[in-house]
Amino acid sequence: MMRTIVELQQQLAPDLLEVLKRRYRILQQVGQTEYIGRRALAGVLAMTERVLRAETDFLKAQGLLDIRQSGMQLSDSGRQLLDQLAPTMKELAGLTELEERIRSRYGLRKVVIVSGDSEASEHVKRELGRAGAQVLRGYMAPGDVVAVTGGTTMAHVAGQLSSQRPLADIRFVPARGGLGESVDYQANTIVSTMAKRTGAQYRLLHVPDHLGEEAYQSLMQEPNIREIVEVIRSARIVLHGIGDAMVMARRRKEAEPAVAAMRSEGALAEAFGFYFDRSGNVVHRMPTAGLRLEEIQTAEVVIAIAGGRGKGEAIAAVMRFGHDDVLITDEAAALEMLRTFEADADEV
Amino acid sequence: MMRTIVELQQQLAPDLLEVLKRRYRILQQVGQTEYIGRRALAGVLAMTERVLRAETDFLKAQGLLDIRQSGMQLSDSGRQLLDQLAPTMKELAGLTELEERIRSRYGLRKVVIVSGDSEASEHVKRELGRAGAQVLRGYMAPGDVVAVTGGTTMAHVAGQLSSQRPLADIRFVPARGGLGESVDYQANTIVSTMAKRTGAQYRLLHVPDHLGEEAYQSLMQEPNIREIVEVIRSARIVLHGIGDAMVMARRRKEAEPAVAAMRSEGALAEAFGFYFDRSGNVVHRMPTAGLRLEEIQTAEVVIAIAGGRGKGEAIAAVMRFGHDDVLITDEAAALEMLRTFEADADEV
DNA sequence: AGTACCGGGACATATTTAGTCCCGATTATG
DNA sequence: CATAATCGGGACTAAATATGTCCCGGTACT
Repeated sequence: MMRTIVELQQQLAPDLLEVLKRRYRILQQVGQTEYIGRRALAGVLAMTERVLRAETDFLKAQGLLDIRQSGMQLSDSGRQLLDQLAPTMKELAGLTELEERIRSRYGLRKVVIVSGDSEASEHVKRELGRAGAQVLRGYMAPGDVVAVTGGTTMAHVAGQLSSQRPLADIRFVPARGGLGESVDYQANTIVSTMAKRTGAQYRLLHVPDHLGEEAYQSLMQEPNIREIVEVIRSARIVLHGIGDAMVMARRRKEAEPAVAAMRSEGALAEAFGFYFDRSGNVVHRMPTAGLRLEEIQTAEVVIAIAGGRGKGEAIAAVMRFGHDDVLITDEAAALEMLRTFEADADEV
Repeated sequence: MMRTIVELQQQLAPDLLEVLKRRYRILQQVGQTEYIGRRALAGVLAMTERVLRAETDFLKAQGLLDIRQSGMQLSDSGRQLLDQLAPTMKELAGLTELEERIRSRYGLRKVVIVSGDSEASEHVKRELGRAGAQVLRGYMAPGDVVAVTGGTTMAHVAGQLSSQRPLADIRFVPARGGLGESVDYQANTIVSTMAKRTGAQYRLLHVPDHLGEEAYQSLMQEPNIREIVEVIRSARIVLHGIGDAMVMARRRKEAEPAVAAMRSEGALAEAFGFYFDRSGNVVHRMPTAGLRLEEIQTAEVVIAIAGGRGKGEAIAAVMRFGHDDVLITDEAAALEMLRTFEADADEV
């Protein structure tokens, strides 16, 4: 498989691509306007004045921008560069467009798409994690409680999360108890990794995820359990993965009748312990000593992160549930989501 | 003319390419070694430990490098990336190789080559200026006197030179007096621009460059002239352009007999007021109230900067003169220099 | 057992970046 | 012709980041 130069560069210098993208956006925007001023431009591009200024100073030094007292404009070589750069940048801009389409169709606040297919490439999975970590960092504010689920994707987020200054007033908590999985991918483990990497606080929930009603009730009588559960339920930010319903059911060792019932009800996706059909209806739930639907609905920022072509449909299902604010996914899954959307539209 | 992606990127983000290059160099070096430690690697690559560490940490996070207690090694995907990147990087590495060839053949301390032909493209000219400014910054030390000649190339260097912190204890001086040229390209103008852009001191030499012996002698009796000339002659760093002999002679309005004499002597190149034949012998000089040959020979750092295919031969001639330490040029001129070198080798 | 080199921790300091406000000049507008 | 809005660029502080340097415990080879 031949990878494009952009993908190669994304591996060797992902943050540099962001710079490239930003400068390109500036050139593009300036190109669309006759004369535009720094502050006006900063407004359009949603940058602060100073950052934009650093870039325009640079672009001016490169001779790509003419800056005069009446505003700025592309120079001849700037316009020329913009044209020549277009095909290369389409790859990046293409994702931006894809992001916007997914965003508006599923009514989300924000969508971030990394290029590639995380099923096919370990590197894309890491990229997904990086993007997730970056988004999460952007939303965290002092005093926040961040509830996090498990999974390999989330483990990647944890691995890419960092902070120079310790965020001592942020608490990470698991959204749910433990699954019978490798310890590396359990919510508890991930929570502790995230907290360590950012210098934040964390609380763990040492309770099996899969509980009968009775056991659940009696556990909830325990004061120390209650306390941490209350913290969890106060989460302002929820960061969760999305799984395939049947795979998750098996992993959770759901009873066979329940699995059969779910299947017949069209269970397709799983997220934070709930099972969804393709329309985003909850078809199965389990008593949990963690986040309930209420908290998902009331949490201020619900961030979903999942990728891989095979997960496209599942992601679409959960997005239709309608309580997510932000989605971080990969190109393959995003394209699959669009296809799903269009197929459904045709049916109607 | 279709430009390659590397060239496009060089316009939009030249410094980012340096980062790319650096990371590639690291991968390459690590790939050539079985296991290598951080400090050893820093030595080989001439980087400080900390900078290298930042990069290796990054490359590790990208999964391109395996770091263990016994040292570091390329990971599988690192090796793969290195292979896939090779053709793209050849463009940059090609210049590095070219630099080394020029460097060793002309016995220089350092050679920097920017890609392209500054005769053909304004952008390459600017790049040349940027490279020159960068090199100069690298050599400047507190207390230095920097002597600078005129010319359009040098004007570009001045335009790209900058310093965040004022370099108040550095003095810029013109290497010679004024030529009858546009004021923008005169040494005096350039000196003042450089000083302003770096917060340095400067002294000007208000004396015509083209002087008869008598006038020269009487001017040198002037105490204030003498003083600045002494400063000029104490320069530790000399930054000069290189011109075509005949073009410069005409610009300097040399007397016709002198021009004819020079021509018959094979004058090919001009630099800091001296004319050189193709072997680097001085075939003509003029009394100057500026740098003399002695100072060129004793100055600690003599930096030549000139580009353009048509100047290749002239640059080669001045390099053979043998008192330059550093050459900054462009790809077109460098290739021409190599051709010149080989043609001469054949003759012998 | 000793030595040399390994990665990683730590930390003071230098440098860069970012946010913000001000200013005089210029242009559009009434 | 006057006035308001907008322009680029200067200035300055606070915050973030990069850098040089040394130390440490572990490991591998001698």
